[in-house]
Amino acid sequence: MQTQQDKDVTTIELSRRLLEAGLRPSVQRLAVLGDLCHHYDHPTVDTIYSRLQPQMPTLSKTTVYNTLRVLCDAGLVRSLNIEYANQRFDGHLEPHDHFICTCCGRVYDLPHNRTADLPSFEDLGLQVDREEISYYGFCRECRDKQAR
Amino acid sequence: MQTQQDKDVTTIELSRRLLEAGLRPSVQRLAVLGDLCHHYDHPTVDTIYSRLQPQMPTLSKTTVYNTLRVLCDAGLVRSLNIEYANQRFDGHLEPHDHFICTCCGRVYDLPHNRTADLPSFEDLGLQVDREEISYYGFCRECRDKQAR
DNA sequence: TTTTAAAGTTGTAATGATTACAAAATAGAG
DNA sequence: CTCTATTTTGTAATCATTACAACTTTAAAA
Repeated sequence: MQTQQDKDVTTIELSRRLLEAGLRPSVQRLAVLGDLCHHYDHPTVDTIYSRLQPQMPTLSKTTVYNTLRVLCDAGLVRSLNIEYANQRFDGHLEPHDHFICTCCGRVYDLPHNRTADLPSFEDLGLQVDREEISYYGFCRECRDKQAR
Repeated sequence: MQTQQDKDVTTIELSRRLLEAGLRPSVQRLAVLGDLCHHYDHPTVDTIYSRLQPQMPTLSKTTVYNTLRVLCDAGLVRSLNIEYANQRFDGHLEPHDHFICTCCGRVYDLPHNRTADLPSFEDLGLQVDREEISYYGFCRECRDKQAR
């Protein structure tokens, strides 16, 4: 999942993406979107805020919330629903699945696997826009820790 | 998904399930577990509380929270992570997937579809216990409403 | 370049879900 | 019946999120 492009994405490129989505590339939006593109840890609002705040002392947490909503609505970012955790965000849009460690809460990216034999949604009157696949279990670190 | 057994499950049977899980079959636990077995609406804590409270005037919302945690831990119930919504619960344990209407928030059950070509989790050091597949889109009612 | 209006940001206060905690009630073991 | 562990209850605290109104910035018009 982790592509060289995403990690090395420039401000120019981020700016282009925002403009293309009809959003003014403000310093704050560039910072939040940049943070999500440069990290692969599916951060919470708090994590993003904590990472950005030192460089932007006037940044408000409300802005982080607002910006994330705007970015989600624009499709530049997606939000994840993870059991027993607050909302998390992902700035990497190539289709991929997630593995969530139920022990430490870390989220790992996995290559996307389409489901076999999709149910006939149309028969049920359901229009599917998006499929989300998540796996839950223990990551290596947590297994090792438990073994001791 | 909706099986006759689940809908018609008796108190005796619920009691048996609780005991088997090592839990005392208290009135409250029977009520919460029963509510989840008798409904297919993936209710929130509030919904469960509102349905039970009239018949059990002394019921506390804290008890509903506590009981749901206990039931989840015991594997008698599962909790769902649904975007832009608070925690929801499902008392039907046969493997199945979910369709979430992004318009009205309703949750529909779908037959379970295993993913094709599972990634080699072992290579990644990940021990998978559970797979969760959710589809997001518009349900028929919301599509009809929008069409007008 | 100045003016102006819209867009964006900020901080504070409110909300709402969830949890902590301690007291009261209950149930099973002896 | 008594005792002790378990369960329930209500209140208060916490934590994430949203509402809102004031302030700032931006871009475009004059």
